[in-house]
Amino acid sequence: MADLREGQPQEWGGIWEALGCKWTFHIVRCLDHEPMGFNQLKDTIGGIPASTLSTRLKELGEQDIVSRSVQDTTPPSTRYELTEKGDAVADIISQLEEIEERFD
Amino acid sequence: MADLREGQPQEWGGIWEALGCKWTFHIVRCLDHEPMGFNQLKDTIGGIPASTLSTRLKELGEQDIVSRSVQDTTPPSTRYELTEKGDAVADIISQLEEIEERFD
DNA sequence: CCGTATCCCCTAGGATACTG
DNA sequence: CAGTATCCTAGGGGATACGG
Repeated sequence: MADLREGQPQEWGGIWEALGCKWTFHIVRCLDHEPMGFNQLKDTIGGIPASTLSTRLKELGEQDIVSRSVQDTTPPSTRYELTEKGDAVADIISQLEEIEERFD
Repeated sequence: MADLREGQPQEWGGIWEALGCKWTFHIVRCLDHEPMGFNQLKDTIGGIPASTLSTRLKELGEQDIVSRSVQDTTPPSTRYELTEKGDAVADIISQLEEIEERFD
């Protein structure tokens, strides 16, 4: 691989940058169990500031890993859930955790 | 902060923190092709400062993802290569890249 | 209930320079 | 060839406070 810049389209950014952020994999793991709203997500994860959650969620949305839909119910609520791509990412996160256990 | 489910004490740190760093996956990818020395790695990746490479390599060593061995040759050289665990991680990185291509 | 707006602090990233 | 030592700064993490 003489040329990393040309042959490899894989640049820093995208999934990589998102996954590296401190809370990201917690978010994906939570949503892997079931879709949920903002505060529910916040409480389930525990310890994450709302501002940070907001930012991460936006990033994950841009990466098409998480989708956001507003329910017109009473009370009105928002629902975040994994996209098809998000499911694939969640699967990989699981594999990574298996690795840590296996070599523990 | 209620626990979402028992049996998954995955905390921030470890593999996660390491993989999130900007150059880490480049390093793993390079070593996945073949073991190599410090400067060779530096040149192959391109753009990474020696100080940063040094830091990343140390972290990857602590995570048992990369091993370091000194060859008593002339000139003396160092060789970095993936451990068994490192191979597993490299495999996952490939899968992540496949995902990005698939949903591109 | 669902967020965004600020502000502060801290540290990883990077350039540069220097040793074994 | 194989690194370590410094110094600098940009931006992410987090608390707090406030709007839809």
